[in-house]
Amino acid sequence: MRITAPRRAVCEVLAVAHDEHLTAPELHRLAEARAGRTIDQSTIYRTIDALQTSGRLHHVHLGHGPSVVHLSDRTDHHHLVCEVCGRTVDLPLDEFSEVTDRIQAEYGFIADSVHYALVGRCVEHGDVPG
Amino acid sequence: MRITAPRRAVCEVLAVAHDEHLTAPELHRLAEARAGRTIDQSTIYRTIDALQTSGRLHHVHLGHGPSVVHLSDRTDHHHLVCEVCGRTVDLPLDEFSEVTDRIQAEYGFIADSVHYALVGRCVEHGDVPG
DNA sequence: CTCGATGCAAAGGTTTTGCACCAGG
DNA sequence: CCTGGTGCAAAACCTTTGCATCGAG
Repeated sequence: MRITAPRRAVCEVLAVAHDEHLTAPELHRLAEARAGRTIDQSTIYRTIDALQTSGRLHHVHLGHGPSVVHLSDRTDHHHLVCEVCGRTVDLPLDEFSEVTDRIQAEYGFIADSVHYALVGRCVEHGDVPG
Repeated sequence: MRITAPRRAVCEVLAVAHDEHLTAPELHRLAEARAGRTIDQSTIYRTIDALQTSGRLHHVHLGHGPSVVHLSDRTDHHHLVCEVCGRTVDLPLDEFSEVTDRIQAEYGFIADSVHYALVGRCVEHGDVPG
């Protein structure tokens, strides 16, 4: 895998923002800002793809909007995303394993619960109808 | 709510395919076939919206692709969707309520687990890596 | 007749792709 | 060098919207 300016910028952004879950367009903007030059969007998507293929990056579907990515060393949690404010709460794996284990036993279905967020409403927006 | 040809076709398709979870483009094609005429895509989306507002229809996010809709009398289940073959398995509500209840108790987060599918791999594709 | 629904066209936002050129190893 | 990465442009895809027209009630 060749080291190029766009890729370096993408990786630096990912390293710095390791707590954030970034969408591809966000990553695009930040990478351009860090590189001090324009980077084509297709390069961003191809870089994300390459990093995912080599296992360094994961993407998570948060429900509505576009998917987000984060480095693979931070996949030890589930995501709860509030559909009202968009805030994401991380959730330890074992909160979920009980159900996913049972679902696997009963249905043979292996839930990829790290890859897909649990959507709902957070404490502040729980009383909002609809 | 006025009864028009496009709306009648959409409702008939939904009634006939009550077991299926249809995407908007699928619903569009089927409604046109049933009506024997063209229907604009915007009419499909506006009809879906109207049916949802009046509570007759629900939509579910299946992870990757576009969201799917089904009649509201069939919302008493969760969805497990296989990311390999795309097949959807229905799951009784109580298989999940245990976790969602605990998550609500501990985090105050009300999971909208009916609205969003649990993605993973079904029995036939459980051994596929990646 | 009146207001709501429709068709048409266009745009929005995310993601993918074809192709020629450039540069990292 | 030579392969793979890049930029550019365009398109695919799903969805939304503005506006004039049509038709259900």
